[in-house]
Amino acid sequence: MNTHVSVDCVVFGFENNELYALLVQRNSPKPSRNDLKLPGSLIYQNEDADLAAHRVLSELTGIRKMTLRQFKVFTSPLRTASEDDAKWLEYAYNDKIERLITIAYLYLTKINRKLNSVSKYATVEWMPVSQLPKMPFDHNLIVSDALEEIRNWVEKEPVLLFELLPTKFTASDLRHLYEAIYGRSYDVRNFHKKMMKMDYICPLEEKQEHVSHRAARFYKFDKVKYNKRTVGL
Amino acid sequence: MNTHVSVDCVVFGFENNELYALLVQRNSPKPSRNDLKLPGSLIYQNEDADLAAHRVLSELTGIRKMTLRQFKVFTSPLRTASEDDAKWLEYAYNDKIERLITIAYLYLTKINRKLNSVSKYATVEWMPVSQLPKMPFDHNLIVSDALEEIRNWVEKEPVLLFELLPTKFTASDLRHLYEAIYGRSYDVRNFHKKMMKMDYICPLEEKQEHVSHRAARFYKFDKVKYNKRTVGL
DNA sequence: TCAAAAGTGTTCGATATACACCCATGC
DNA sequence: GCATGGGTGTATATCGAACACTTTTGA
Repeated sequence: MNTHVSVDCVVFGFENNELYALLVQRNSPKPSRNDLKLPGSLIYQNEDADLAAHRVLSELTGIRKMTLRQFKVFTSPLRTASEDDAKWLEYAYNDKIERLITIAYLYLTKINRKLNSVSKYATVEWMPVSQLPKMPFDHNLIVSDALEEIRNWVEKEPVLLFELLPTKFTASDLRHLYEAIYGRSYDVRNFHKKMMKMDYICPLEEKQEHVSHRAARFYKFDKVKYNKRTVGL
Repeated sequence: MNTHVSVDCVVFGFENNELYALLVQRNSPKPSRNDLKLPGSLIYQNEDADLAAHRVLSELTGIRKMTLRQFKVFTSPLRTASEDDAKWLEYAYNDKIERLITIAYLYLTKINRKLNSVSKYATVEWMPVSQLPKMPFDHNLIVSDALEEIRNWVEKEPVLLFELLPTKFTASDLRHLYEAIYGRSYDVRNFHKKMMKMDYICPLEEKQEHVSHRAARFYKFDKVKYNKRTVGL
């Protein structure tokens, strides 16, 4: 059997109190706005899946060192059943692909980090996860599963939250990020207390400017203090 | 490239206050005790990985309905690099397998449930996870990762703990199970309180007999009460 | 002076931890 | 009667949840 293995990467960013996913437009004989999908690639002969996912994202973003998480494999024989998708596979890989399983990866990054200017894709864009288009294969399902996985991941490694926020952020930025990830709201006062217990979040003197309300204090994430914290076990 | 995809199943049981893994002996031209490995199989053409894992375990145990968890994919190009392993693959599948990636599954079951009398394996045996032999491919690594995964799984679905215990069990059985899974010890009194808060654990009138110390009470797991419990969110 | 968001403390219940002694049984 | 493991309660610290008003700023 002619089985192929790919990686697909769900990249989340955070802006306007909302999570965004990074989508690319697949090249195709007749490109259309309906061709947005997750960035991905077949795995090369001598690389493992982690490396393939790194390669895909390095090409896209220029970033070399990044923390990725493999979170699920999608193996349904029907996932390439749609005629459009089968045709596109044949076009893109110039090969008859009977069966394609994919290993899904999760990556969190600042949304305004600049992306590589050249890439193999016609378009690269951030879309709010609440308004994703219908995507090829099972990519919509992959994003849903990623949204569940993100909670497991940040619970183990809260540093990841700060990959999503700008270097300087306010308490309400962080709170809204928690709210987006956990799909619930947090009481402002209780959230402040919770935040103050994370002593790797350092208040700055700097505050917002030109806002039409009381200016919020900025905070920064202190990696050194974070690494020194004793992980509760 | 000729990539093959398999599933490998880590089956844990619990006995003598210790976790055991179910290993099979691979058939080979010259069988030896060193051929113990995880039960597994290539994925068939029209099945997805979940189904393949079910198939492997049904053949082995006769069980039809079971809860499995896909937990990680192993894709290193070097995982089949050992000469022995490469030879065995060729022998077992009668085909040249250049590259083999495997999807690992986790399953928890009672250790004394009787297994299918016929299977494709010469030997099927439970081994304490603390004394596993060196296994082919990366199967030792897969078991280690499974031991981490088990905690994530039972935290979401504590019912799984009772898949590992006999129908009637004592408080200290359950405590030792927690200790084996979490690799720490629990204070006896505090553990009792914790256990009493799980109201789906029901005390029975029955007690141990013929033990040379005070007889322990038996408890049973009540599935109905378990399903009724409101999951804290 | 108004609108809009920032910032701040106390109380309560639930949960986890620490800790020591008597009980039942078989030998 | 003694060795072995079973069974039990209290006190303390920590954590999360509920809850309302004042402050700052630009428009």
